[in-house]
Amino acid sequence: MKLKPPSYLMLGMLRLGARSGYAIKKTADLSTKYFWPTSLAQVYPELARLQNAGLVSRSDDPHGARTRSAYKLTDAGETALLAWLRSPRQAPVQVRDEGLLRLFFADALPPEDQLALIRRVRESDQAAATWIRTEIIPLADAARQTDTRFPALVAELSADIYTYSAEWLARLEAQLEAELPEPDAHSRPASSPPTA
Amino acid sequence: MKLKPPSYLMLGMLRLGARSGYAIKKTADLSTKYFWPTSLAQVYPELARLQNAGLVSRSDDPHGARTRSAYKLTDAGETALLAWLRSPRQAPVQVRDEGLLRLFFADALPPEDQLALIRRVRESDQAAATWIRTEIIPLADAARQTDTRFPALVAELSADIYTYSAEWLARLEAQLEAELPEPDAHSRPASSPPTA
DNA sequence: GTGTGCATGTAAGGAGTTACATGATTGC
DNA sequence: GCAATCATGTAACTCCTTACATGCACAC
Repeated sequence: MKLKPPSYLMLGMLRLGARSGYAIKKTADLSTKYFWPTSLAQVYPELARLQNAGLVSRSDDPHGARTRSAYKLTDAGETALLAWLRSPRQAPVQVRDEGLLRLFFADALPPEDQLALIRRVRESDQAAATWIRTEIIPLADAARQTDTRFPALVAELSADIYTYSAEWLARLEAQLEAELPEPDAHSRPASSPPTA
Repeated sequence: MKLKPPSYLMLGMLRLGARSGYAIKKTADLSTKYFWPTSLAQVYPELARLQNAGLVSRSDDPHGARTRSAYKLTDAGETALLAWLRSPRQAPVQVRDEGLLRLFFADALPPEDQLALIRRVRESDQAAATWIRTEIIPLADAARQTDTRFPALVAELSADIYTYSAEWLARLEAQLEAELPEPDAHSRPASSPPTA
């Protein structure tokens, strides 16, 4: 059986303590989502495949009358995970960012609209950084007590990258604003402080 | 007809001067690939769809005995492109990065292997930055003479982000190296300078 | 008692890639 | 002459998402 990154995501999440498919998805949405998104419709069939390959074992773990399965790594699963972590092969990084795509074509816009677009992209970068810092990093930091620091490190790297990008765009914004002719009384009130 | 980001990629590339489907793909591989990858098998059907919707016009443009089509934006196509550039709606950014995924689970590895992994991720970030600076930015800079500066700006932003990420990882590497116990005579010759 | 969250799955469809198929042109 | 590039397209497939279907547990 051929294992792909989503397979290792399952294995890795189980190793970090997730037990059910639902828990894997929930944890992924609060951690790996920013560099490897996952949907529930991927999780369940993938766990079945891994069980079939002997990399995870499944046992009943009912919660009251509600059925639930508890998965855990087998020795073979742990071995496969470690082998992947050590493997140098890498699928090429893939990014799909509609904001950057718009920015790429922004020459078609008049200067004010260019500025508005840059501002929107910058704001969404800032929002992503803030979200990671408030929602994800606190959770990841809690795990640091158990010899598990890389989730927090990766989250910090991601947040710092978004912040860096936002700052870069803020500088660009300032440069383009400086190129604009003085705004007239119609588009901005004359009472605005000229240095604001 | 519903237009998605790939549709606007086509429209935008035509506006920047690409004429054939092949040229769009070639240009995209030297520019938008890093934030919106495209394959030829997407380009041709999409151009047909856009022609059908009246957003691009197609004309024969044979090169010797070899058939070739020249596409250009119609007025409706230009309008659609501008409307999209101004539109605030944004598909969520999507990233799939196997290196970061590995890093996320790196706690499972012994310290030396953690360092090796960080080093690999850092090196691939550096390679991406270098590639953009040597292969993409010079081309984009050439276009700056024709009132087309955003392609170069976006390429610079991308390269700077990769460089920032590589530097961040280099600092992490240094920190983890400082935690390692002194390497013994087996793993490093005793004649190595102790401060190296 | 009701809404939110927990929990597991399937079906259908969309988006995008690889591989295939074909052939002309150009630079070495 | 031969390889790389230009050029257009299709078919099959993979991967992933959305929507559907179902039902229990818990907190308010």
